[in-house]
Amino acid sequence: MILVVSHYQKDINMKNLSNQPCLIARSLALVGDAWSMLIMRDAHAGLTRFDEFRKSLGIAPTMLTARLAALTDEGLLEKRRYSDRPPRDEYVLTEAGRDFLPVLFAIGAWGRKHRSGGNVTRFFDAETGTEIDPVTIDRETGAPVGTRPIRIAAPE
Amino acid sequence: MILVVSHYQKDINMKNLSNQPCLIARSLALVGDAWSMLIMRDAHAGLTRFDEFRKSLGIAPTMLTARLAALTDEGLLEKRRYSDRPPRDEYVLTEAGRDFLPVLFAIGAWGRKHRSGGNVTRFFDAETGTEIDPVTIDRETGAPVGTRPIRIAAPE
DNA sequence: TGACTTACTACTAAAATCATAGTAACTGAT
DNA sequence: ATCAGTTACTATGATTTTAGTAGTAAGTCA
Repeated sequence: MILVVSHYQKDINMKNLSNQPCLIARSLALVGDAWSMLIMRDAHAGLTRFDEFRKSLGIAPTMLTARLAALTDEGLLEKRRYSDRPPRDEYVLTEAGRDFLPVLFAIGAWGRKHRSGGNVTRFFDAETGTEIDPVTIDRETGAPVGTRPIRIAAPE
Repeated sequence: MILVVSHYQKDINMKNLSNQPCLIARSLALVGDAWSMLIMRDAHAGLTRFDEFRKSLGIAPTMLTARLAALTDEGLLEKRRYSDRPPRDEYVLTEAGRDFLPVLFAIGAWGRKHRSGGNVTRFFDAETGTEIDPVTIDRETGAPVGTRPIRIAAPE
C-alpha cells in the first residue's frame, strides 16, 4: 500500500517531538496523549470550566491543570476571565482548537467501524439532526484517503 | 459551535477507556499515546520489522515490544513469520490498521495548518505524484466537518 | 571460529500519574 | 456574622510508566 520509506526523523524522543519535521510527530507533541484528546473532545462538546472537565473526565486536578496549561500555551484553548470577583477563568476553543475537530471525528469514525459493539456515543448535525458520518478525502481529487498508495517525502 | 453536552461517560480512567460508550475514548485506549501513533505512521510508511521501528523511532526496545504486542492484540497489526530459521517475525497492517490512515492524515492536516514552519514532511499520491491535502467531510452532505454545529448523543 | 544480524528480555533510574487532601477567594442563606 | 457551598486550583506521597543501557538467543555469513 505504501511505497517509499524515508528518514523523515532523527532521534525522536517524547521531549523533542515538536522539533520533528514530520507534522504528525509535531502535532503529537501536544495531543499525543489520551487526556489531551479527551479534553479537546469535551471542549468541542461545550465544556469550558475546570470543574466541568474534572467531573466529566474524573481526571486528577494536577493533571487537568497541566493539560489545560499546555493546550492553552500551544494555542488550542484560550483562558478567559468570566468573573473578576471571585476571579474565575474558563477555557474556550481557539480557531486552532476548533480545527482539531476532524481529528476527533477521524478517530471516532475508525472506532465506529472497528470498535463499536454495544451502545456507542454518536454525533449529529445540531440543526438538521442527521447523523454525521465522517470520511477523509483528498481536497483535489475527492478520493477517500487510504484507497491509493501514498508516499512520504522528507523535507529539503 | 456545539450545543448539547451529555453524560457520555462515567468514571473515566486510563485503564477502562475501552469500556467507555464514547468511540473516541474507546479508540484512544489503543492509540492514545504518541508511540502507538508513530508506530502506525511508520507502518503506513512501509516499515514492518522490529529493528526498523526501533531505529526509525529511537524507542526503547521494551516500549516497542509492549506497543507492538498491544497493537497486534487489538488487531491493527498482524505478526507474521517471514523466516523459520532463524525465527523472524514482522508486523504488517491489518485492514483495521490501514483504516487508521485517515486519523494520521487528519493530525497531519491540522499540523500543516497550525504547526508548520520550517521544513515539513509531506504526503503524496505514490502514482500521480500530486500532493495530498486531506479534508474530513460528512459522507452524506459532503460538508466539511467543523463548519456546522454538532451534537453529541449519549447511547440509549 | 568469530563477527554480525535480528528480535527481543533484564534491570535500574528517572519521570509521570494517581488519588486524596487541602487552600484561597469568594457567594448566598440563616 | 457565621457557616456551608462553589470554583479553581496546589501539595503530597504512593504507585506506575517510561527511558536507557546492557545482555541474550538463535541463527547467518566469510
